[in-house]
Amino acid sequence: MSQIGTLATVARSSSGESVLERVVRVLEAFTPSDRALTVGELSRRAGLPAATGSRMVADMVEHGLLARDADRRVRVGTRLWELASRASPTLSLRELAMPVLEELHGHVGHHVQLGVLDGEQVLFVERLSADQAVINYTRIAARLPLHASSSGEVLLAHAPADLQEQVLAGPLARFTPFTITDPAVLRRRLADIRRDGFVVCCGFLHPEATGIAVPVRDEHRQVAAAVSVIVPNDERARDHIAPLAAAARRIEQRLSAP
Amino acid sequence: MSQIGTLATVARSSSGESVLERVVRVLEAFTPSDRALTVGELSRRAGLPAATGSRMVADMVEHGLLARDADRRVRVGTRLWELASRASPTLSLRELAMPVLEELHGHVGHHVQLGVLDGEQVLFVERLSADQAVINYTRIAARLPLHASSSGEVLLAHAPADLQEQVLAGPLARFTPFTITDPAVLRRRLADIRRDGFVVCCGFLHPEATGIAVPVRDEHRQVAAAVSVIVPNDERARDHIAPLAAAARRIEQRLSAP
DNA sequence: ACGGCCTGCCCATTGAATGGGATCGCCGTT
DNA sequence: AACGGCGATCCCATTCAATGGGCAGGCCGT
Repeated sequence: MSQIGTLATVARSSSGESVLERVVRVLEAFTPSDRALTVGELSRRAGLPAATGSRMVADMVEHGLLARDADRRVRVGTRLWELASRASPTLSLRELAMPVLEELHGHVGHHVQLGVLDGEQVLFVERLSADQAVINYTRIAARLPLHASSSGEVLLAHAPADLQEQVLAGPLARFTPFTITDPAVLRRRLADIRRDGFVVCCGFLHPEATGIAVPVRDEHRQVAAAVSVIVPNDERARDHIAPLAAAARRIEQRLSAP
Repeated sequence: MSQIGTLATVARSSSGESVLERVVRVLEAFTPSDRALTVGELSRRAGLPAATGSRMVADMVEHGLLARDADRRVRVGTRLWELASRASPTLSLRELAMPVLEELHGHVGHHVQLGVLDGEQVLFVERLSADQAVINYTRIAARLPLHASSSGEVLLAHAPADLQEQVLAGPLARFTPFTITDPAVLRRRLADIRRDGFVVCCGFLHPEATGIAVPVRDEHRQVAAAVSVIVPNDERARDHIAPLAAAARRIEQRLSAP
């Protein structure tokens, strides 16, 4: 009697997950260091059966969300970026801010970043880097925690009260000996930021880097983004506050203009 | 006898379309001029029944692909951009090229663009604009036809043979009296580009704008992108070729370096 | 108060998506 | 050359997630 392959009807079909969930998981499987993946590796990372992964990749390639390399490996497609960028309010903010950021960058000669609040993190939408400057630990489309980055603190200071409480309540991860992990201290800093209109974060994320950030307000005076500069610790942070504030004001003008 | 609502079992469920198709159509419904849409309008544009549209929007919002405005209208979410940008090979090219583009931009003082080949069009991944310069008719994430833009001609000249034939065969849309619509002329220009390493397009898209473009090659000497400058017609185009070529070479160095 | 419009929920219905297994092709090793 | 391992795709019976009319509640301008 043939036993193998006849062991009752095994559970087939259905996954208990929406297609969207899986599409997002597939996209999340790619990272800056793993930009090209085989279908197998991709399926593994996304937690999908090989057959399902294969089919999903084929579909996503057909719709331009993924692209196949010459060596059959898979990458994220440019069409996805196009769809995401074309009508994104955040990206149009970026585009408006660009000329100002360029000028600021030419002036200060260090990393210049534009970040927005997304969930419980800062998401950097633009970054003009200075080759010779302090270590690079952010990229475009990278995220940083709100309590340990200058942009993050600025955005948190002007965020809805419930988000502030949530962050203050949750554990505050430590990155260096200087990272602020005491909620009470953070709360005081946030009040200071609202009063002063800027913040200086010395070695919170990386012991040798200082971040300085100011808020950018939209036409309704709501804080929509933060501009920041990353400088080595030995540089006088105070000198950069005025140019930063001036840049923020120029971006605000361009936001209101058209 | 109640007639209404009893007229036999109406066809329900199923659409004959994959979820992905619809997700893409929803995203396509947004344009730079319509960045926020009501659920109703969105459903209409994407060709979806109201109920289905409502549910899809809810799902997509939950996964961060869309975001809801304060006034209940819908926008594209930043998370989508993040997923698209984080691991995109094209975007990392952009990031590498940025410092060079910045410098070039400061030097020439006109629109500077970085475009890649995508399907049968150029897709612009970066654009540094000059406020006072000629009319803006491209944006980031915008597309232009291959035969009528300087970047397009450069990319087409180095594209696979079958794509070249396809474009040469298809109708060549006319935008100005100067647009090249004769396949034979275009074919000759492509050969010239391969020989010269640059192209000048005078008034092909807009009667008063001239585009100048050069190719950027990756580590395998394959053309991966095109850098272009847009100048007013009365400016001497020739003067910009050398700086452009120099910029392209510097980008190529940075592509091969790490 | 009324009509138009937008929105989201309900729920019977069903076809699109599923995943185990078989197949095919490509390596490097025996 | 034959083998074994691996990765990718195909096949197809199975089934549940997605579907879309209908309906009700909310909002606005008239």
